Amino acid sequence: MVIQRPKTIVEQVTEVLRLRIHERTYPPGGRLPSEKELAQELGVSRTTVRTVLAKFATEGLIFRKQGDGTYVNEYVDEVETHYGGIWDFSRLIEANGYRPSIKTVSLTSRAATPEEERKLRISAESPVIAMVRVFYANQRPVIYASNVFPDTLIKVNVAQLVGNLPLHQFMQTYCHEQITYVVSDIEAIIVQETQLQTLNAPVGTPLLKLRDMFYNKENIPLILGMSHYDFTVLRLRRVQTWGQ
Amino acid sequence: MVIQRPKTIVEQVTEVLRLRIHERTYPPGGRLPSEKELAQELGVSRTTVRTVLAKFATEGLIFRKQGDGTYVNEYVDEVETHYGGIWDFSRLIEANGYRPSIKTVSLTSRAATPEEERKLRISAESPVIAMVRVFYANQRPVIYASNVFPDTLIKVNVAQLVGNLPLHQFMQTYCHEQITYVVSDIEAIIVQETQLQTLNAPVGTPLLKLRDMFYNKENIPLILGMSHYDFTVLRLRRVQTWGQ
DNA sequence: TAGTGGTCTAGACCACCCT
DNA sequence: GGGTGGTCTAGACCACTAC
Repeated sequence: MVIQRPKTIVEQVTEVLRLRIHERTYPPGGRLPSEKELAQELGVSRTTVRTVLAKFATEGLIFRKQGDGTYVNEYVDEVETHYGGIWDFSRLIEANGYRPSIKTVSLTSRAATPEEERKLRISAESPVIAMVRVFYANQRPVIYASNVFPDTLIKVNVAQLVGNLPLHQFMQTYCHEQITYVVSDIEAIIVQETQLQTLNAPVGTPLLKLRDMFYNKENIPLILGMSHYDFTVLRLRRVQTWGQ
Repeated sequence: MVIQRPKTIVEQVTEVLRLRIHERTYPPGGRLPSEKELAQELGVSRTTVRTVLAKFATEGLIFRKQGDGTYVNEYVDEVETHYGGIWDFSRLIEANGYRPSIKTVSLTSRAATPEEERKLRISAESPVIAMVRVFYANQRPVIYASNVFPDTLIKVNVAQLVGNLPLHQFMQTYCHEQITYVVSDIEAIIVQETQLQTLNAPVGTPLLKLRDMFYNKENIPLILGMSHYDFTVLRLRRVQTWGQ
């Protein structure tokens, strides 16, 4: 049971304009109609239009020139790779131009390790659900992902759990929890013999390693995540804007 | 000659509130005054206050609960590590709790390589300035950074260039250019013998590698960057918020 | 029910770019 | 001078939470 909210005006405008940019109605390097025109055409206030455009600007999707106009980034395709964030792996794989698929390696209940107890702020030896999955890009394994979360969050029968959902959807469906923010530490590792199987990468290959903490709106730690990431196939890209 | 603009109201409110959070006037986990109260106290509109709070919320600095209030993130210290972004290395080192220093290894003019020509969109064999620097955290080398940019950008005598400025300040001072966004690809490498000296890391150690493209407001590529990053000392952390 | 944050509007004024 | 984006305001109405 996923809660449905009616879409806000800002969300609707976001969708419309993102589509127009994506489908070249406003071509790369081209100019958008003025904020005033967009507001009139869509029947919303200029402020609402500006909210959406500001978001696009921080994504690097558009450029705004005072006294001139708003332009689509010439290199939209480059920038769009960044969509969905690095923790929604399916969307990331899609954004890189591949067809994503997920294989659930294991999904079991076990006692928490001391580190897990501390980071998830749960009591000693509480049961946790441990989920290990491998993400494929066009059949090729590219991400190994391990996620651990407190058993108490689960609102359904454990046997019903299926690992082929994106994490935020997984949490919504089975735990009625909404992931609102994620803190990720990025590291590098070298493939050891013991990990040989996971990504079909030869021993000695460097991989990216992400350590994630997922929180809900109340700042409660939901999930502890760890993943290995083959950057030779997927780009781990970060777009940052300066000033505002 | 750095252009000075008067600070906007939003910028001033941002400074005031960030300071109050940082200095525990509003303690971690504590509640901020309501938006209305803040607006009245600071003599600005509620909209302005909301602009600032929205920015803090995306940084994970605060939490906003509808019908309840706005709370400082209990783990502010964790989140503040993220400040300044991964491309302002001095600020990053500071945010990790170390004293930053910079050593300029070389700063020379030379012909561009084919890759540099393509990425910087300059004509064949145009001269470029190549700057190699090492960043230290409390005397310990932690980042090796190489930056290349077209010779034509430089507005001063090349002999005057000094490499101990943060990149955006460097570009402002010597090129009168403003970096507005950066696209970084994150990869992993293994220290080879030829790189042995740079970060005092033994051969075989995994390091993070960042490939950056810096752009100005007009979407002109300014700088091509490449850096090696010792994540055992500095955390490369990413905070991401979902929805809005 | 009172107070909070969430959404949206209409409009003022400014800085800037173009011609 | 006319049009564009940048900044800021005052206020309406809604959704939600705590009491």
